[in-house]
Amino acid sequence: MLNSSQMNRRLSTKDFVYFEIKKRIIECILAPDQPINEEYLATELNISRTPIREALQRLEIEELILRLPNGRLKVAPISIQEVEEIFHVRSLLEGLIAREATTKATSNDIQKLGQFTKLIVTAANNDRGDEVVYYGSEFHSYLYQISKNKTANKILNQLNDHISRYRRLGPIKNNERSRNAAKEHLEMFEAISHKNPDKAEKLMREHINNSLKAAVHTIEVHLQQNIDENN
Amino acid sequence: MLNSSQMNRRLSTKDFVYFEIKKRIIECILAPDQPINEEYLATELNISRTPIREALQRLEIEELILRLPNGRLKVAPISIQEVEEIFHVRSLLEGLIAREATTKATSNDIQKLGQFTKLIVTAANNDRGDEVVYYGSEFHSYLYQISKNKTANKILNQLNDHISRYRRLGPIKNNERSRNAAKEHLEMFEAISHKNPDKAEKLMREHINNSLKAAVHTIEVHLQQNIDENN
DNA sequence: ATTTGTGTAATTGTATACAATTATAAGTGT
DNA sequence: ACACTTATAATTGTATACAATTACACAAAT
Repeated sequence: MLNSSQMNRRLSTKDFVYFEIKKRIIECILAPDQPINEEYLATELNISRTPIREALQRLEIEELILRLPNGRLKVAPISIQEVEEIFHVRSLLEGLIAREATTKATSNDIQKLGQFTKLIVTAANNDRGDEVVYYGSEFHSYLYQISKNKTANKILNQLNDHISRYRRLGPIKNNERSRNAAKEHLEMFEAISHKNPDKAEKLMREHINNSLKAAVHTIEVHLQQNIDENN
Repeated sequence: MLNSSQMNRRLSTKDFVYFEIKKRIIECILAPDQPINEEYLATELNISRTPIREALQRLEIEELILRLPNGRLKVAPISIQEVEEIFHVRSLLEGLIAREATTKATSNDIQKLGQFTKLIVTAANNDRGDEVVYYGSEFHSYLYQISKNKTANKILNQLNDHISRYRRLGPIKNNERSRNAAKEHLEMFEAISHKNPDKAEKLMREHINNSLKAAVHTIEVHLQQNIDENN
Protein backbone atom coordinates (compact mmCIF):
# COMPACT_ATOMS: atom_id res chain seq x y z
CA MET A 1 0.00 0.00 0.00
CA LEU A 2 2.72 2.47 -0.86
CA ASN A 3 1.40 5.73 -2.21
CA SER A 4 2.40 4.64 -5.71
CA SER A 5 5.77 5.61 -7.19
CA GLN A 6 7.43 2.36 -6.12
CA MET A 7 4.67 -0.12 -6.98
CA ASN A 8 4.65 0.75 -10.65
CA ARG A 9 8.37 0.55 -11.20
CA ARG A 10 8.87 -3.20 -11.19
CA LEU A 11 10.56 -2.74 -7.84
CA SER A 12 8.92 -5.04 -5.34
CA THR A 13 7.94 -3.70 -1.95
CA LYS A 14 10.53 -5.95 -0.38
CA ASP A 15 13.30 -4.51 -2.53
CA PHE A 16 12.15 -0.96 -1.95
CA VAL A 17 12.29 -1.57 1.80
CA TYR A 18 15.69 -3.21 1.46
CA PHE A 19 17.19 -0.19 -0.29
CA GLU A 20 15.45 2.24 2.02
CA ILE A 21 16.68 0.62 5.23
CA LYS A 22 20.13 0.03 3.79
CA LYS A 23 20.33 3.71 2.94
CA ARG A 24 19.43 4.63 6.49
CA ILE A 25 22.07 2.31 7.90
CA ILE A 26 24.78 3.56 5.57
CA GLU A 27 23.89 7.16 6.35
CA CYS A 28 23.83 6.29 10.06
CA ILE A 29 20.24 7.51 10.36
CA LEU A 30 19.92 4.07 11.88
CA ALA A 31 22.97 4.26 14.11
CA PRO A 32 25.36 1.43 14.94
CA ASP A 33 24.00 -0.84 17.71
CA GLN A 34 20.54 0.69 17.44
CA PRO A 35 17.80 -1.92 17.97
CA ILE A 36 15.44 -2.58 15.08
CA ASN A 37 11.73 -3.21 15.46
CA GLU A 38 9.77 -4.83 12.65
CA GLU A 39 6.41 -3.45 13.71
CA TYR A 40 7.78 0.07 14.01
CA LEU A 41 9.25 0.00 10.50
CA ALA A 42 6.06 -1.53 9.12
CA THR A 43 3.97 1.25 10.59
CA GLU A 44 6.34 3.97 9.50
CA LEU A 45 6.63 2.74 5.91
CA ASN A 46 2.94 1.87 5.89
CA ILE A 47 3.35 -1.71 4.74
CA SER A 48 2.96 -5.09 6.35
CA ARG A 49 5.66 -6.90 8.26
CA THR A 50 6.23 -9.54 5.57
CA PRO A 51 8.33 -7.48 3.13
CA ILE A 52 9.99 -5.76 6.09
CA ARG A 53 11.11 -9.11 7.41
CA GLU A 54 12.45 -10.19 4.03
CA ALA A 55 14.39 -6.96 3.63
CA LEU A 56 15.80 -7.25 7.13
CA GLN A 57 16.84 -10.83 6.53
CA ARG A 58 18.78 -9.75 3.46
CA LEU A 59 20.51 -7.01 5.42
CA GLU A 60 21.26 -9.54 8.11
CA ILE A 61 22.90 -11.87 5.61
CA GLU A 62 24.96 -8.94 4.35
CA GLU A 63 25.82 -8.20 7.98
CA LEU A 64 24.65 -4.61 8.04
CA ILE A 65 22.21 -5.90 10.65
CA LEU A 66 22.85 -8.62 13.15
CA ARG A 67 20.58 -10.91 15.09
CA LEU A 68 21.02 -11.27 18.83
CA PRO A 69 20.69 -14.70 20.44
CA ASN A 70 17.14 -13.81 21.45
CA GLY A 71 16.04 -13.11 17.89
CA ARG A 72 16.04 -9.33 18.19
CA LEU A 73 17.84 -7.33 15.54
CA LYS A 74 20.21 -4.40 15.79
CA VAL A 75 22.30 -2.35 13.42
CA ALA A 76 25.79 -3.80 13.10
CA PRO A 77 28.25 -2.22 15.54
CA ILE A 78 31.44 -0.46 14.59
CA SER A 79 34.43 -2.78 14.54
CA ILE A 80 37.96 -1.81 13.63
CA GLN A 81 38.81 -5.45 13.17
CA GLU A 82 36.01 -5.79 10.63
CA VAL A 83 37.22 -2.72 8.76
CA GLU A 84 40.68 -4.18 8.52
CA GLU A 85 39.35 -7.51 7.32
CA ILE A 86 37.16 -5.82 4.73
CA PHE A 87 40.04 -3.78 3.35
CA HIS A 88 42.35 -6.78 3.23
CA VAL A 89 39.82 -8.77 1.25
CA ARG A 90 38.96 -5.77 -0.87
CA SER A 91 42.61 -5.16 -1.66
CA LEU A 92 42.98 -8.64 -3.11
CA LEU A 93 39.73 -8.60 -5.06
CA GLU A 94 40.16 -5.10 -6.44
CA GLY A 95 43.61 -6.20 -7.50
CA LEU A 96 42.12 -9.16 -9.32
CA ILE A 97 39.58 -6.91 -11.00
CA ALA A 98 42.28 -4.45 -12.04
CA ARG A 99 44.29 -7.28 -13.55
CA GLU A 100 41.38 -8.75 -15.46
CA ALA A 101 40.13 -5.35 -16.56
CA THR A 102 43.57 -4.46 -17.91
CA THR A 103 43.54 -7.54 -20.10
CA LYS A 104 39.98 -7.02 -21.34
CA ALA A 105 39.77 -3.24 -21.67
CA THR A 106 38.94 -1.91 -25.13
CA SER A 107 40.24 1.43 -26.35
CA ASN A 108 36.80 2.84 -25.60
CA ASP A 109 37.02 1.57 -22.02
CA ILE A 110 40.42 3.18 -21.61
CA GLN A 111 39.09 6.47 -22.89
CA LYS A 112 36.27 6.29 -20.36
CA LEU A 113 38.67 5.51 -17.54
CA GLY A 114 40.79 8.45 -18.64
CA GLN A 115 37.80 10.73 -18.23
CA PHE A 116 37.14 9.50 -14.70
CA THR A 117 40.82 9.93 -13.88
CA LYS A 118 40.78 13.51 -15.08
CA LEU A 119 37.70 14.28 -12.97
CA ILE A 120 39.38 12.75 -9.93
CA VAL A 121 42.59 14.73 -10.40
CA THR A 122 40.76 17.97 -10.98
CA ALA A 123 38.58 17.44 -7.91
CA ALA A 124 41.64 16.72 -5.78
CA ASN A 125 43.44 19.84 -7.06
CA ASN A 126 40.45 21.89 -5.96
CA ASP A 127 40.19 20.21 -2.55
CA ARG A 128 36.78 18.76 -3.32
CA GLY A 129 37.20 15.54 -1.33
CA ASP A 130 33.65 14.30 -1.76
CA GLU A 131 34.02 14.49 -5.54
CA VAL A 132 37.25 12.52 -5.34
CA VAL A 133 35.35 9.81 -3.46
CA TYR A 134 32.45 9.95 -5.91
CA TYR A 135 34.46 9.71 -9.13
CA GLY A 136 36.79 7.26 -7.45
CA SER A 137 33.81 4.95 -6.92
CA GLU A 138 32.84 5.41 -10.55
CA PHE A 139 36.36 4.50 -11.62
CA HIS A 140 36.28 1.32 -9.58
CA SER A 141 32.76 0.41 -10.68
CA TYR A 142 33.76 0.81 -14.26
CA LEU A 143 36.64 -1.60 -13.73
CA TYR A 144 34.16 -4.11 -12.29
CA GLN A 145 32.17 -3.83 -15.49
CA ILE A 146 35.18 -4.30 -17.73
CA SER A 147 36.39 -7.34 -15.81
CA LYS A 148 33.00 -9.06 -16.17
CA ASN A 149 33.81 -10.99 -12.98
CA LYS A 150 30.39 -11.32 -11.37
CA THR A 151 31.64 -13.22 -8.35
CA ALA A 152 34.25 -10.65 -7.32
CA ASN A 153 31.89 -7.87 -8.31
CA LYS A 154 29.13 -8.99 -6.00
CA ILE A 155 31.44 -9.43 -3.03
CA LEU A 156 33.00 -6.03 -3.59
CA ASN A 157 29.64 -4.29 -3.79
CA GLN A 158 28.71 -5.73 -0.43
CA LEU A 159 32.01 -4.75 1.14
CA ASN A 160 31.63 -1.26 -0.30
CA ASP A 161 28.29 -0.81 1.45
CA HIS A 162 30.07 -1.40 4.74
CA ILE A 163 32.86 0.97 3.82
CA SER A 164 30.37 3.67 2.83
CA ARG A 165 28.93 3.47 6.30
CA TYR A 166 32.31 3.73 7.98
CA ARG A 167 33.05 6.78 5.86
CA ARG A 168 30.00 8.48 7.32
CA LEU A 169 31.35 8.21 10.80
CA GLY A 170 34.05 10.79 10.39
CA PRO A 171 34.68 13.98 8.45
CA ILE A 172 35.38 13.23 4.81
CA LYS A 173 37.76 16.16 4.50
CA ASN A 174 41.29 14.90 4.17
CA ASN A 175 42.91 16.86 1.40
CA GLU A 176 46.23 15.13 1.67
CA ARG A 177 44.60 11.74 1.27
CA SER A 178 42.51 13.05 -1.62
CA ARG A 179 45.56 14.22 -3.51
CA ASN A 180 47.38 10.96 -2.91
CA ALA A 181 44.32 9.00 -4.01
CA ALA A 182 44.16 11.05 -7.20
CA LYS A 183 47.80 10.34 -7.90
CA GLU A 184 47.23 6.64 -7.31
CA HIS A 185 44.32 6.59 -9.73
CA LEU A 186 46.43 8.32 -12.33
CA GLU A 187 49.18 5.73 -11.96
CA MET A 188 46.66 2.91 -12.17
CA PHE A 189 45.15 4.42 -15.27
CA GLU A 190 48.58 4.54 -16.90
CA ALA A 191 49.29 0.91 -16.03
CA ILE A 192 45.93 -0.13 -17.48
CA SER A 193 46.28 1.91 -20.65
CA HIS A 194 49.79 0.50 -21.15
CA LYS A 195 48.29 -2.99 -20.82
CA ASN A 196 50.36 -3.95 -17.82
CA PRO A 197 48.13 -6.21 -15.68
CA ASP A 198 50.83 -7.04 -13.12
CA LYS A 199 51.47 -3.40 -12.41
CA ALA A 200 47.76 -2.53 -12.38
CA GLU A 201 47.13 -5.25 -9.81
CA LYS A 202 50.05 -4.17 -7.65
CA LEU A 203 49.11 -0.49 -7.74
CA MET A 204 45.48 -1.27 -6.96
CA ARG A 205 46.42 -3.32 -3.92
CA GLU A 206 48.62 -0.53 -2.65
CA HIS A 207 45.89 2.01 -3.33
CA ILE A 208 43.37 0.07 -1.25
CA ASN A 209 45.88 -0.48 1.53
CA ASN A 210 46.56 3.26 1.63
CA SER A 211 42.88 4.07 1.99
CA LEU A 212 42.66 1.49 4.78
CA LYS A 213 45.08 3.56 6.82
CA ALA A 214 42.93 6.67 6.37
CA ALA A 215 39.77 4.73 7.22
CA VAL A 216 41.19 3.20 10.38
CA HIS A 217 42.36 6.63 11.51
CA THR A 218 38.88 8.07 10.95
CA ILE A 219 37.22 5.33 12.93
CA GLU A 220 39.70 5.54 15.77
CA VAL A 221 39.00 9.25 16.07
CA HIS A 222 35.27 8.52 16.02
CA LEU A 223 35.50 5.91 18.74
CA GLN A 224 37.69 8.16 20.86
CA GLN A 225 35.14 10.98 20.52
CA ASN A 226 32.37 8.70 21.72
CA ILE A 227 34.42 7.69 24.72
CA ASP A 228 35.06 11.36 25.51
CA GLU A 229 31.38 12.24 25.21
CA ASN A 230 30.47 9.59 27.73
CA ASN A 231 32.86 10.97 30.36
CA MET B 1 4.42 -28.44 12.34
CA LEU B 2 7.50 -30.60 11.92
CA ASN B 3 7.26 -33.92 13.67
CA SER B 4 9.38 -32.51 16.48
CA SER B 5 13.10 -33.15 16.46
CA GLN B 6 13.85 -29.81 14.80
CA MET B 7 11.43 -27.62 16.75
CA ASN B 8 13.04 -28.36 20.08
CA ARG B 9 16.56 -27.66 19.00
CA ARG B 10 16.79 -23.89 18.83
CA LEU B 11 16.89 -24.30 15.06
CA SER B 12 14.11 -22.22 13.56
CA THR B 13 11.92 -23.73 10.89
CA LYS B 14 13.32 -21.27 8.40
CA ASP B 15 16.90 -22.36 9.12
CA PHE B 16 15.98 -26.03 9.01
CA VAL B 17 14.42 -25.50 5.59
CA TYR B 18 17.45 -23.50 4.47
CA PHE B 19 19.87 -26.30 5.32
CA GLU B 20 17.55 -28.95 3.94
CA ILE B 21 17.12 -27.29 0.55
CA LYS B 22 20.78 -26.32 0.36
CA LYS B 23 21.70 -29.93 0.97
CA ARG B 24 19.45 -31.03 -1.88
CA ILE B 25 20.97 -28.48 -4.22
CA ILE B 26 24.54 -29.39 -3.33
CA GLU B 27 23.78 -33.07 -3.74
CA CYS B 28 22.03 -32.31 -7.02
CA ILE B 29 18.81 -33.90 -5.79
CA LEU B 30 17.51 -30.56 -6.94
CA ALA B 31 19.32 -30.50 -10.28
CA PRO B 32 20.81 -27.44 -11.97
CA ASP B 33 18.16 -25.39 -13.83
CA GLN B 34 15.32 -27.25 -12.13
CA PRO B 35 12.38 -24.96 -11.38
CA ILE B 36 11.43 -24.47 -7.74
CA ASN B 37 7.89 -24.23 -6.46
CA GLU B 38 7.18 -22.76 -3.05
CA GLU B 39 3.85 -24.48 -2.60
CA TYR B 40 5.29 -27.85 -3.52
CA LEU B 41 8.12 -27.55 -0.99
CA ALA B 42 5.69 -26.32 1.65
CA THR B 43 3.46 -29.34 1.16
CA GLU B 44 6.35 -31.78 1.07
CA LEU B 45 8.01 -30.45 4.22
CA ASN B 46 4.61 -29.95 5.84
CA ILE B 47 5.11 -26.31 6.78
CA SER B 48 3.73 -23.02 5.56
CA ARG B 49 5.15 -20.98 2.72
CA THR B 50 6.55 -18.25 4.97
CA PRO B 51 9.67 -20.04 6.23
CA ILE B 52 10.09 -21.65 2.81
CA ARG B 53 10.18 -18.24 1.21
CA GLU B 54 12.73 -16.96 3.70
CA ALA B 55 14.98 -19.96 3.17
CA LEU B 56 14.71 -19.60 -0.60
CA GLN B 57 15.53 -15.92 -0.42
CA ARG B 58 18.69 -16.73 1.48
CA LEU B 59 19.68 -19.32 -1.09
CA GLU B 60 18.93 -16.79 -3.79
CA ILE B 61 21.25 -14.26 -2.19
CA GLU B 62 23.93 -16.93 -2.01
CA GLU B 63 23.22 -17.66 -5.67
CA LEU B 64 22.51 -21.34 -5.31
CA ILE B 65 19.07 -20.38 -6.58
CA LEU B 66 18.29 -17.66 -9.05
CA ARG B 67 15.18 -15.66 -9.78
CA LEU B 68 13.95 -15.36 -13.34
CA PRO B 69 12.63 -12.00 -14.57
CA ASN B 70 9.09 -13.25 -13.98
CA GLY B 71 9.69 -14.00 -10.32
CA ARG B 72 9.97 -17.76 -10.67
CA LEU B 73 12.92 -19.51 -9.09
CA LYS B 74 15.23 -22.17 -10.40
CA VAL B 75 18.33 -23.96 -9.21
CA ALA B 76 21.44 -22.15 -10.39
CA PRO B 77 22.76 -23.52 -13.68
CA ILE B 78 26.22 -24.91 -14.26
CA SER B 79 28.66 -22.30 -15.45
CA ILE B 80 32.32 -22.88 -16.18
CA GLN B 81 32.89 -19.16 -16.05
CA GLU B 82 31.44 -19.06 -12.55
CA VAL B 83 33.66 -21.93 -11.45
CA GLU B 84 36.72 -20.11 -12.70
CA GLU B 85 35.69 -16.91 -10.96
CA ILE B 86 35.02 -18.75 -7.72
CA PHE B 87 38.42 -20.46 -7.77
CA HIS B 88 40.24 -17.23 -8.59
CA VAL B 89 38.62 -15.46 -5.66
CA ARG B 90 39.07 -18.48 -3.45
CA SER B 91 42.75 -18.70 -4.33
CA LEU B 92 43.34 -15.16 -3.10
CA LEU B 93 41.27 -15.49 0.06
CA GLU B 94 42.62 -18.90 1.04
CA GLY B 95 46.06 -17.42 0.52
CA LEU B 96 45.21 -14.58 2.87
CA ILE B 97 43.88 -17.05 5.43
CA ALA B 98 47.01 -19.18 5.14
CA ARG B 99 49.19 -16.12 5.69
CA GLU B 100 47.24 -14.92 8.72
CA ALA B 101 46.97 -18.39 10.17
CA THR B 102 50.70 -18.89 9.88
CA THR B 103 51.29 -15.78 11.93
CA LYS B 104 48.72 -16.64 14.57
CA ALA B 105 49.08 -20.41 14.88
CA THR B 106 49.96 -21.74 18.33
CA SER B 107 52.02 -24.90 18.78
CA ASN B 108 48.77 -26.67 19.58
CA ASP B 109 47.27 -25.47 16.28
CA ILE B 110 50.30 -26.72 14.40
CA GLN B 111 50.01 -30.10 16.04
CA LYS B 112 46.37 -30.29 15.00
CA LEU B 113 47.22 -29.31 11.42
CA GLY B 114 49.91 -32.00 11.43
CA GLN B 115 47.30 -34.60 12.31
CA PHE B 116 45.05 -33.53 9.44
CA THR B 117 48.03 -33.58 7.10
CA LYS B 118 48.90 -37.12 8.12
CA LEU B 119 45.31 -38.27 7.52
CA ILE B 120 45.33 -36.63 4.09
CA VAL B 121 48.62 -38.25 3.07
CA THR B 122 47.57 -41.67 4.32
CA ALA B 123 44.25 -41.44 2.51
CA ALA B 124 45.97 -40.46 -0.72
CA ASN B 125 48.46 -43.31 -0.42
CA ASN B 126 45.53 -45.71 -0.17
CA ASP B 127 43.64 -44.14 -3.09
CA ARG B 128 40.77 -43.05 -0.88
CA GLY B 129 39.95 -39.86 -2.77
CA ASP B 130 36.83 -38.98 -0.80
CA GLU B 131 38.83 -39.05 2.44
CA VAL B 132 41.40 -36.74 0.89
CA VAL B 133 38.61 -34.31 0.09
CA TYR B 134 37.09 -34.68 3.55
CA TYR B 135 40.25 -34.16 5.58
CA GLY B 136 41.35 -31.51 3.12
CA SER B 137 38.21 -29.55 3.99
CA GLU B 138 38.97 -30.02 7.68
CA PHE B 139 42.49 -28.72 7.13
CA HIS B 140 41.19 -25.60 5.40
CA SER B 141 38.41 -25.04 7.95
CA TYR B 142 40.92 -25.25 10.73
CA LEU B 143 43.01 -22.57 9.06
CA TYR B 144 39.90 -20.37 8.88
CA GLN B 145 39.55 -20.78 12.63
CA ILE B 146 43.14 -19.93 13.35
CA SER B 147 43.08 -16.83 11.16
CA LYS B 148 40.00 -15.48 12.99
CA ASN B 149 39.18 -13.55 9.82
CA LYS B 150 35.37 -13.61 9.86
CA THR B 151 34.98 -11.68 6.63
CA ALA B 152 37.13 -13.97 4.52
CA ASN B 153 35.74 -16.96 6.37
CA LYS B 154 32.15 -16.19 5.51
CA ILE B 155 32.89 -15.59 1.84
CA LEU B 156 34.88 -18.80 1.59
CA ASN B 157 32.14 -20.85 3.18
CA GLN B 158 29.70 -19.61 0.60
CA LEU B 159 32.07 -20.28 -2.27
CA ASN B 160 32.72 -23.75 -0.89
CA ASP B 161 29.02 -24.59 -1.03
CA HIS B 162 29.13 -23.90 -4.75
CA ILE B 163 32.28 -25.93 -5.19
CA SER B 164 30.74 -28.85 -3.28
CA ARG B 165 27.93 -28.88 -5.78
CA TYR B 166 30.27 -28.83 -8.75
CA ARG B 167 32.17 -31.75 -7.23
CA ARG B 168 28.98 -33.77 -7.26
CA LEU B 169 28.65 -33.45 -10.99
CA GLY B 170 31.52 -35.72 -11.84
CA PRO B 171 33.27 -38.78 -10.43
CA ILE B 172 35.41 -37.86 -7.47
CA LYS B 173 37.98 -40.51 -8.29
CA ASN B 174 41.15 -38.91 -9.50
CA ASN B 175 44.01 -40.62 -7.75
CA GLU B 176 46.68 -38.56 -9.40
CA ARG B 177 45.04 -35.33 -8.25
CA SER B 178 44.55 -36.81 -4.76
CA ARG B 179 48.23 -37.61 -4.41
CA ASN B 180 49.26 -34.18 -5.66
CA ALA B 181 46.79 -32.54 -3.31
CA ALA B 182 48.25 -34.52 -0.41
CA LYS B 183 51.74 -33.41 -1.34
CA GLU B 184 50.58 -29.81 -1.54
CA HIS B 185 49.02 -29.99 1.92
CA LEU B 186 52.21 -31.45 3.30
CA GLU B 187 54.24 -28.59 1.84
CA MET B 188 51.76 -26.03 3.18
CA PHE B 189 51.95 -27.63 6.61
CA GLU B 190 55.71 -27.34 6.59
CA ALA B 191 55.59 -23.68 5.58
CA ILE B 192 53.11 -22.96 8.35
CA SER B 193 55.01 -24.87 11.02
CA HIS B 194 58.19 -23.09 9.97
CA LYS B 195 56.36 -19.79 10.41
CA ASN B 196 56.81 -18.70 6.83
CA PRO B 197 53.65 -16.74 5.92
CA ASP B 198 54.86 -15.69 2.46
CA LYS B 199 55.51 -19.26 1.47
CA ALA B 200 52.28 -20.50 3.04
CA GLU B 201 50.31 -17.94 1.05
CA LYS B 202 52.11 -18.75 -2.18
CA LEU B 203 51.67 -22.51 -1.79
CA MET B 204 48.03 -22.13 -0.89
CA ARG B 205 47.32 -20.08 -3.99
CA GLU B 206 49.04 -22.64 -6.16
CA HIS B 207 47.16 -25.44 -4.42
CA ILE B 208 43.79 -23.82 -5.16
CA ASN B 209 44.79 -23.08 -8.74
CA ASN B 210 45.74 -26.71 -9.22
CA SER B 211 42.37 -27.90 -7.98
CA LEU B 212 40.71 -25.45 -10.32
CA LYS B 213 42.19 -27.30 -13.25
CA ALA B 214 40.80 -30.60 -11.99
CA ALA B 215 37.40 -29.04 -11.35
CA VAL B 216 37.12 -27.46 -14.78
CA HIS B 217 38.03 -30.73 -16.37
CA THR B 218 35.33 -32.53 -14.38
CA ILE B 219 32.69 -30.01 -15.40
CA GLU B 220 33.70 -30.03 -19.04
CA VAL B 221 33.33 -33.81 -19.10
CA HIS B 222 29.95 -33.48 -17.41
CA LEU B 223 28.70 -30.90 -19.90
CA GLN B 224 29.97 -32.97 -22.81
CA GLN B 225 28.12 -36.02 -21.47
CA ASN B 226 24.89 -34.07 -21.30
CA ILE B 227 25.34 -32.91 -24.88
CA ASP B 228 25.94 -36.50 -25.97
CA GLU B 229 22.87 -37.75 -24.12
CA ASN B 230 20.68 -35.26 -25.93
CA ASN B 231 21.82 -36.44 -29.38
C1' DA C 1 18.50 -4.82 49.39
C1' DT C 2 18.70 -8.72 46.48
C1' DT C 3 16.80 -12.38 44.57
C1' DT C 4 13.09 -15.21 42.79
C1' DG C 5 8.79 -15.92 40.88
C1' DT C 6 4.71 -14.70 38.28
C1' DG C 7 1.66 -12.28 35.26
C1' DT C 8 1.43 -9.16 31.42
C1' DA C 9 2.98 -6.71 27.51
C1' DA C 10 5.93 -6.53 23.60
C1' DT C 11 8.18 -8.87 19.91
C1' DT C 12 9.23 -12.28 16.82
C1' DG C 13 7.91 -16.80 14.27
C1' DT C 14 4.59 -19.22 11.54
C1' DA C 15 0.25 -20.03 9.20
C1' DT C 16 -3.26 -18.57 6.35
C1' DA C 17 -6.05 -15.51 3.55
C1' DC C 18 -6.15 -12.53 -0.10
C1' DA C 19 -4.26 -9.63 -4.07
C1' DA C 20 -1.47 -9.26 -8.11
C1' DT C 21 0.94 -11.29 -11.59
C1' DT C 22 2.09 -14.65 -14.95
C1' DA C 23 1.44 -18.93 -17.57
C1' DT C 24 -1.61 -21.98 -20.04
C1' DA C 25 -4.97 -23.19 -23.12
C1' DA C 26 -9.19 -22.64 -25.55
C1' DG C 27 -11.51 -19.92 -28.73
C1' DT C 28 -11.89 -16.40 -32.56
C1' DG C 29 -10.86 -14.26 -36.80
C1' DT C 30 -8.12 -14.06 -40.79
C1' DA D 1 -2.35 -23.11 -40.05
C1' DC D 2 -1.27 -18.79 -37.65
C1' DA D 3 -1.56 -14.86 -34.95
C1' DC D 4 -4.26 -12.60 -31.53
C1' DT D 5 -7.73 -12.42 -27.64
C1' DT D 6 -9.64 -13.83 -23.71
C1' DA D 7 -10.79 -16.77 -19.78
C1' DT D 8 -8.90 -19.70 -16.35
C1' DA D 9 -5.56 -21.76 -13.55
C1' DA D 10 -1.16 -21.64 -11.32
C1' DT D 11 2.23 -19.03 -8.87
C1' DT D 12 4.17 -15.47 -6.43
C1' DG D 13 3.64 -11.07 -3.48
C1' DT D 14 1.58 -8.91 0.48
C1' DA D 15 -1.39 -8.50 4.47
C1' DT D 16 -3.20 -10.22 8.50
C1' DA D 17 -4.21 -13.47 12.16
C1' DC D 18 -2.48 -16.32 15.46
C1' DA D 19 1.20 -18.97 18.19
C1' DA D 20 5.48 -18.97 20.64
C1' DT D 21 8.95 -16.64 22.77
C1' DT D 22 11.08 -13.09 25.29
C1' DA D 23 11.34 -8.87 28.04
C1' DC D 24 9.58 -6.19 31.74
C1' DA D 25 7.52 -4.78 35.95
C1' DC D 26 5.93 -5.75 40.17
C1' DA D 27 5.27 -8.64 44.17
C1' DA D 28 6.82 -11.96 47.60
C1' DA D 29 10.35 -14.16 50.21
C1' DT D 30 14.67 -14.37 52.45
